[in-house]
Amino acid sequence: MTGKKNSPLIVKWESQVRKGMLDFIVLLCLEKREYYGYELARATKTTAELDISEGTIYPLLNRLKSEGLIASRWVEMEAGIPRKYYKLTAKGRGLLPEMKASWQQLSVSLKRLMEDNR
Amino acid sequence: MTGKKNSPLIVKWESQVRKGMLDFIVLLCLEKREYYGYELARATKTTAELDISEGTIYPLLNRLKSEGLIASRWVEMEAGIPRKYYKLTAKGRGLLPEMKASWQQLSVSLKRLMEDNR
DNA sequence: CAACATACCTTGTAATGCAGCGTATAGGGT
DNA sequence: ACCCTATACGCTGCATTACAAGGTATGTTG
Repeated sequence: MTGKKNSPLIVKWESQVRKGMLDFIVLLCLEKREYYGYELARATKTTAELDISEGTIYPLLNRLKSEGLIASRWVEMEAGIPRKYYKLTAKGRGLLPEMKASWQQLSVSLKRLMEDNR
Repeated sequence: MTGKKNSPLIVKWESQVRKGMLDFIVLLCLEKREYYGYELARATKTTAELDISEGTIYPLLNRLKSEGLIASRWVEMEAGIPRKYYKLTAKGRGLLPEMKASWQQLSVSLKRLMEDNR
C-alpha cells in the first residue's frame, strides 16, 4: 500500500532494468547465507524495492544452478513441505567480485552523466 | 584494447543489465542538448563504459519517439548526409525525474546489500 | 573506381521478467 | 466433509530488448 501511483512507462522501464539485475541480487543474498526459493521471494518482497516474484525466482534459481553458480540441497522439515536450500558454489563466489566491479563502474558512469546535467 | 579478459558469463550478464538502462542513458544525454543517432553511438563509444552500438541505437530512438519521449527533425548539411536530430519532449523531460528517483532507490538498495556482506 | 567514413535503417537471434497457471502439504473455519 | 488460506515447489507463454550482421546512400580521398 504505497499509495504512490507510478506512470505505466516507469513500471515497464523498471521491469526491464531488473533483467540481469536479479541475478546479482540473488547472488548477493546467497553470499551471506543459505536461502530457499520461497524465502528469497518473501525476503525481497519485504525489502520492497527489490521485489522478486515466485514466477521469476524459480526459473532464475534453476538457471543459476545450471550455470554452476549455486548448488541446492533438499531439507526435510519436521512439519510441512520440504525446502530446497541454495548456496553459492566456488564459481559463484568467484564471479561476485567481477559483478560488483562491473556494477560499480556502471554506477559511477551514470552518476557522472546525471551530475553533468545539473 | 583493454587487455582485460572478462569471463563470458560477465559479458552476458552486462548485456542483460543494459536492458532498459540504455533508455535512461539516452534520455540523460538528450537532457543536455540535441544529438543525432550516429553521434550518440560514437559519444557512448568514447565514454566506453556506456557503449551503445548502432544496431541498438536506431531501434531504441524509434521506440522512444513512438512513446512520445523524444522528437526528431531532419537537418540538411551543407556537405554530407542529412542528420536526424533528436531532443526531449515535455513528456520525456517529465519522466526523467521519476527515472532518476527509481535509479537512486535501486542504487541505494544494492549498495546496502553489498555492504551487509562486507 | 576503389576504399573508407559518415549516416541512416532492418532482420534475426538469444535472453529474460513475469502473469498466470498447476501441484502438494498443513491448518483453520464453518 | 468442505472450502479457504498459507507454504513451497514448479512450468508455459508472451512481450520486451540488446546486438551482431547486413543493407542503403552520400561524400571524400587515393
